[in-house]
Amino acid sequence: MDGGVQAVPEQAPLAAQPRVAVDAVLFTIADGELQTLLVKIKNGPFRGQWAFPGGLVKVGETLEEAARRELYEKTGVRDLYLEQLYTFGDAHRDPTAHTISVAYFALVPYFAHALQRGEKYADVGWFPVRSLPPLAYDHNAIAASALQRLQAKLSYTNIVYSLLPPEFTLAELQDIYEVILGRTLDRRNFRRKILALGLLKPLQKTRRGAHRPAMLYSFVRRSPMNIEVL
Amino acid sequence: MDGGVQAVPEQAPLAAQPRVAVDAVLFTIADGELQTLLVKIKNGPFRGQWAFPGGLVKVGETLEEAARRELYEKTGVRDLYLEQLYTFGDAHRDPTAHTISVAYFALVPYFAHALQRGEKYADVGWFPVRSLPPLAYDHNAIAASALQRLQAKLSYTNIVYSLLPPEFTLAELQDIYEVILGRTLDRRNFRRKILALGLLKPLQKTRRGAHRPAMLYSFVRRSPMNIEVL
DNA sequence: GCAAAAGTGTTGAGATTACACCCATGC
DNA sequence: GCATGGGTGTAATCTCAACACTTTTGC
Repeated sequence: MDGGVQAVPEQAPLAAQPRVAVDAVLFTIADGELQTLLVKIKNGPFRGQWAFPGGLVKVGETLEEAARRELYEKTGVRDLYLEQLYTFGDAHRDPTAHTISVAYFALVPYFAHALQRGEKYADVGWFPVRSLPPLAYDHNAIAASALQRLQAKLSYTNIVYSLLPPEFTLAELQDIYEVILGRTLDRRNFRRKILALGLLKPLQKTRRGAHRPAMLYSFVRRSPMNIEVL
Repeated sequence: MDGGVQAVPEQAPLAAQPRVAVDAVLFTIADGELQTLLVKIKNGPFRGQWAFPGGLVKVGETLEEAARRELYEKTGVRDLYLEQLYTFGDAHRDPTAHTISVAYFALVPYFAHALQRGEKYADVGWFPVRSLPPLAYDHNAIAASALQRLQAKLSYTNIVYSLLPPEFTLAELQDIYEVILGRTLDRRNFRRKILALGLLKPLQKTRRGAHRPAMLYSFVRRSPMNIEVL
């Protein structure tokens, strides 16, 4: 059951309950690296340290709404892939007060997001996820967990679409896999495999660069589905 | 960040924060079926309905501790497999007050658990998971999610060990897979595959029954690990 | 014409599936 | 001696990994 009604018919003092926050790990690919959005904390014991954006959940608000709200405030982006990651509930993770944190992980294509510091934080920025600074709270653990989830989901879902613009080349797609998984993939095997899945449709266009133009592709569906990709 | 310190320097009234509960879905195999532990609610809007055991999280208590506590009170079992499932945070899932629920899923071997109703609930019992009654809160959704997770984890981890007594036959092991996955498996292929993993050690004993005695096995390690099983 | 990225097939190894008969025991 | 579940091997198919050369463009 829910702890609700019959557990505490007349409630214990509310201060005896932990608080609920959401924190969001937003990933993007930029400069050939997997990067993540961090904010710099203004006050309190973690003042000056970097952390994932987050905040307390309001009554009447869905957890996912809270996470979207936080990310929207920082990035101005509403359309991003968002999924619940894990709930961190260690009693001492926040020295100020017992605060459990429902962590989300999110993906956006990188296109010059106008990051907004807002009033709440001292700074905002993208950081390469393989070399994060020491973060506030247990956020380094959250980062590790998010990266692990991302790697796993890349292999058995189609969520890469949310890291890519509407049109892209197979080389760009492969680069994303390589950057996130941290290993190189055979180009021929990759193309054969990914095309066989029928997730992509070739466009009648090419991307012209310094060399031979590459065929552009788009996703047939831009909605999450489970499918064995690698 | 965590919503904590700088988000709400002087806090909004605490009542403006959702409450935090844990709910635990405990699975076992009994009578050749996958069963789950339910409690009958005594008071409040869901009075008389069945639900998963759970309760509010106390300050200073880990989420996992809270879940273990709830299950221990009902079953008297401390040694069970426990893993966080998902956090359900819909604002209206508990009509009394906004309560987010961190759901856990747990596994025990079935050996005549002396179930304890306790004071908090009107009743406790095992129910076949494929034919649950309508549950309180959003617990039918939690059940579906737990079953899905269990099926997935059975395929890529060794956690079946937590549904089995120390010694068992390969047929008993296979039965568990078949009951949970809901499909039959080829006996020869199953044995070959599972033995090749090296997770089991054959004992120099047999189980005598009505027919040809079966070799008994035990797990080499009874701790969770990721490994492709099926 | 040359540098650079795009595009393309084949082969071998290993894994997965499908399938049928003999064995040991209790009654 | 028969009914019941325990135990075993092989062949066909599929999947996955490894690997090198030709094409098209910009300069």
